Amino acid sequence: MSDSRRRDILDATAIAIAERGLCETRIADIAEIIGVSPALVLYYFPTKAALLADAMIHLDRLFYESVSDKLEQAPTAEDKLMILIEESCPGPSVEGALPDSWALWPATWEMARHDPALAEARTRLDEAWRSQIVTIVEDGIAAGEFSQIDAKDFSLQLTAMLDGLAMEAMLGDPTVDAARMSELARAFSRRMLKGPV
Amino acid sequence: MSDSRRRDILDATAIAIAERGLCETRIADIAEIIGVSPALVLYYFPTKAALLADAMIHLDRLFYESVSDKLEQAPTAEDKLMILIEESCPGPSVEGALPDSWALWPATWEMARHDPALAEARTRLDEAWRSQIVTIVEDGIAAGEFSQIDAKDFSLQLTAMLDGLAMEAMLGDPTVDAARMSELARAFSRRMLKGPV
DNA sequence: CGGCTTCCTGAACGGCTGTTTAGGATCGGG
DNA sequence: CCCGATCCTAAACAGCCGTTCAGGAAGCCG
Repeated sequence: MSDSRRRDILDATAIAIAERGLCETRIADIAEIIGVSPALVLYYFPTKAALLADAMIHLDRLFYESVSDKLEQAPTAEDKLMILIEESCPGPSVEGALPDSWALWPATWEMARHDPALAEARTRLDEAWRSQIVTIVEDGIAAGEFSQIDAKDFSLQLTAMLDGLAMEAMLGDPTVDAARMSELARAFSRRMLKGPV
Repeated sequence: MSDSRRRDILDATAIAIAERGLCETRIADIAEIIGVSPALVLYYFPTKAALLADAMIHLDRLFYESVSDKLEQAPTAEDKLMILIEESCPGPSVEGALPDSWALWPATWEMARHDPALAEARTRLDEAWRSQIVTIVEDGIAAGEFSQIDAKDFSLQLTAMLDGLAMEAMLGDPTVDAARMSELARAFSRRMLKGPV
């Protein structure tokens, strides 16, 4: 079982879902993206549903790791938070490249409603994500950068807001693009972290 | 074209999607819920995709109208806002009954990515929803209940946060149930509306 | 070299499901 | 009563697509 080929398939699946949509993605589409036969896809994954679920988690993990790396290089808690927000905003979508992980979120949520394994994997990643925020905020409080708020509450509020804003930006809501999304999330953070307790 | 039968089908479609998921919902499932033949469903709707899209908008509109009614009966802006938040939290899901509109949101978002008409309908409803919030907040500011914040920004932040929290609650995230969701949204609103500008 | 494993494919299978069609029932109005 | 419109169904159609299977190429190891 070549591990790189396996990753190829996961990448291709993410691309296919992003471009064609969850329901319209066929195994043949995935195979075509990397130029192999449909049978090979089922050689690496037991079933289509399992592949789809794995691909979503795969893309999420890539995103999580990429952002985690960037966070380490930021000096202050505030810098880290700004990077985290900026990275959460959707960039321009490029045909054939790995999509923003946003593009797969509705599909992930929809599938997770009936796939307990996927739901649990998603929850685990989400918790890791939020705990990053908690750490940043608590460090910021300790350093005197932020006021003493409940970091856990804030992390839940911020991630929820980012999710919601990203959906609107993704769907082309004329009042919410990536810039506005970033602005709103930053304004929220400022208000929560800088104001009087 | 009996209008009530049409509504029956839309209701049944919403139920089917909520229970079986977007991709797994077949026309036969929808027909079975109301005890008619699959052919009849296609007598009222030109195609399956059109039916699915209509059903999502249908449920959204029901939700919007139901909440709008309840809002009218609340005296103060703060009361209205609390009702709006409370109604946004998912209730216990009942087999066979109309689902919370949350249950269809991931499906709606997923479909809207490739269905411009659905995307536009969704945006329109979302704007109506947010403009309700803007009105409430501006009334509250005028009445001296709230501090003078940007109502439009707040409406975007609050709806996004509610969307995001609802997703986590819906997926059974152990740290976010309906009660916690309500608490977090209320805490956010209090902080934004009651603090110093 | 010979055989085993790994990676891969073409082709067939099998079932499912959206959609169409032809026609039956029911009912209201002329 | 008769006719048309409305509402509805059974059955067939048509094509698709996930999955399986039998086997081939390519490399590796003894």
